[in-house]
Amino acid sequence: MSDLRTVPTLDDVARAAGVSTATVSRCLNSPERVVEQTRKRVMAAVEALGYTPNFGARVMAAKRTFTIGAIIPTMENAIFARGLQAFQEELHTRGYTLLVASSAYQPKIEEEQIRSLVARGADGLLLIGHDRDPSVYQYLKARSIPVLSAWVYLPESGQPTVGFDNRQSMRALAQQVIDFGHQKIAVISGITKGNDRAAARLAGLRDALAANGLDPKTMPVVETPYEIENGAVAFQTLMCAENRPTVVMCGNDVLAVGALRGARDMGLSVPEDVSITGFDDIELARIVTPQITTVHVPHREMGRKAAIALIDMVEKRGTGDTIELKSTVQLRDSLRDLTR
Amino acid sequence: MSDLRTVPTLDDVARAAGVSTATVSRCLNSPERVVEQTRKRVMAAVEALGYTPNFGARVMAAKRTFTIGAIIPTMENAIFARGLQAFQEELHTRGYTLLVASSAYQPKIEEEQIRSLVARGADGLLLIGHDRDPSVYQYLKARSIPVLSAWVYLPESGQPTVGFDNRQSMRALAQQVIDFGHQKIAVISGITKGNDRAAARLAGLRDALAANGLDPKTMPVVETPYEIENGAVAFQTLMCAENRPTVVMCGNDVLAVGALRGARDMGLSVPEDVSITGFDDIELARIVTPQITTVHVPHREMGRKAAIALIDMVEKRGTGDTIELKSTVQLRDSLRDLTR
DNA sequence: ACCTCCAGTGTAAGCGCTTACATTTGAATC
DNA sequence: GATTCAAATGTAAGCGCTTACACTGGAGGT
Repeated sequence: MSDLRTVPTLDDVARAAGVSTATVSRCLNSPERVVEQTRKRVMAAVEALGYTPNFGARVMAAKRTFTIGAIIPTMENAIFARGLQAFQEELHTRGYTLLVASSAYQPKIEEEQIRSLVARGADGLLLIGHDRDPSVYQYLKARSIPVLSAWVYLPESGQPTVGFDNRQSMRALAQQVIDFGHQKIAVISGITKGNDRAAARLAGLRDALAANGLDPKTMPVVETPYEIENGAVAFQTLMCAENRPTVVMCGNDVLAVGALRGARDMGLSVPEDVSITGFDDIELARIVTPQITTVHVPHREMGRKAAIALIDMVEKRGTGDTIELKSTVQLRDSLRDLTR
Repeated sequence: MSDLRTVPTLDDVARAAGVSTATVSRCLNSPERVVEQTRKRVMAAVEALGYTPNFGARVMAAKRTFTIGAIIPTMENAIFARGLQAFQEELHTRGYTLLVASSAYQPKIEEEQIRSLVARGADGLLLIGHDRDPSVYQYLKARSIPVLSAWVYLPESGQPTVGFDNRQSMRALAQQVIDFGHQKIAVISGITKGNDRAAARLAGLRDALAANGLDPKTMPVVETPYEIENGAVAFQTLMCAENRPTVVMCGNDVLAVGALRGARDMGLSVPEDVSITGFDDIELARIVTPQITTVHVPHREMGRKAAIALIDMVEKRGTGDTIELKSTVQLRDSLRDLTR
């Protein structure tokens, strides 16, 4: 029958085991420094009282929290889920805990979340992308909190990043599309403001056009938040314009799936009437009919490597590497080869 | 030029503003108790120093953290995403922060996460389902941490739950299936052990069969983790048995989408050759072709109500309501009406 | 027998904050 | 001008933990 009114503290355990608080603390944090017999006694008391260390107190007294914070733009679609899961798994095997918050793609909320996680003692932070107010990085630097930007590869930024080159990747896909004989390309992009991934992908698209003697300026572009519904709407907008495109390239798979639905709603068949491409290669891309041509991104590997790199930074084993992952064009049914 | 080597504390702010630490604290926590002029001076100092309260210290000194913890089985698929997003939004408008952890459907990890969140001072906890070791509830009770179980409605459990009746919901869907003339029903269920939602859904299925003079014992069932790939495999297993079912009912939409893919791979068309049903009505169900007949669950509403109920428990020390939400059968193309 | 040394343990000083209680201030009242 | 009293602010005691440092006793060296 334990006391229901109060939570046991280190003191209680110490008293119950007949040792000092220091010994109890050592049993918990560096067991090898306590002789077996004592340790057993202490552990028994811990067990008997159902003691759990108070995290706040621990953070205050020590410095480390073995907590990593991650802030992702959204939990609602699967873009970040897989990578984050891998990130979490790797952290877990290394004894760290992951705290996740989502910013709903809003810089203000993201800053709030950053402060919140830092205040909670996060040893390090994983952020998505790199495009944010410099004051954020200053703030983090002043507190010497290591930050790693993922989902992007920006060696020139001077900050550690783990990811792939969004611009090059999209350019490669666009090159493939052009090689297939497409000249009239329309684009459904994510909101580029405050989202360097979306911006880079759009830039890559323009690169490809320019490199092939096409005028990027004439390319129709709709920017819209990453949501299926928006993809459908944007698609219809683009297809209703004069001079219909032969292919609609989307900033990510979610938009592409939306475009696909837009096509279905308009009674257009893909890829016979119009081709559609995506980006990310989330599960969705292989589930829909037709399956979507997209850029495959090694999400799990990115998550794992991000975890390793960030822990290295936290534990001072490195200043933070910049790691590039390779993406690959994933050809599937939604893209038609017009040359055949 | 600020000192990069040390993080400003309440003391620093107090000194900079020429007041005591108590006044600074009051400015931050109950501004109305400080006269305007002083408050301005303090806030200016806070701004100038870039001060952020140390969360650990705050937790220790006060009791409240305005943090709610949630542990979900997985982040990898969308089942919980929407509800959780709504949960988070509602918390945010009420001044609470959400900390999310995932348990990978493993009770051991879930317990670990619970302890971790409690140690971090979570004022309340949201858990998915209700089926877990009693010691967990004891632990939480001993610390008077309110817990709310969501995604289930269990008035008889004596614990607050916010959700729908999984058993009844599935039974209703099965009734519809039977009314459409299906007699040979096969099932792809989630792992029922340690997952009361999956178990209840399966039970609801059996209820419906029994109520219609069908023998639940002869119903083929495959249990498999909630993943698309598994759905495909399970589907093929079921369809290769003798006495093919006319309908494969799945424990959730993810499995149903997998089954759909399984059918495609086998060259079967849905619903002509075989019908498929899901559960949850996540976005996925409407994206695939054919769209999946499923049970619609008001995820966002559930999330919102869960937030409100949990905060009530935290603030009012009330015992917590049990709230039932209504699910509805959502007929779509993947289910064939054999009577016509 | 004496000294060293060290593994094992205890003592106690904070970590940065909130808040009960004490003190000061100044406007209002007599 | 003296008195009263509420509002504004200050003082200081913890919250539960880690860890530098102090202490103890026994093994090993001389």
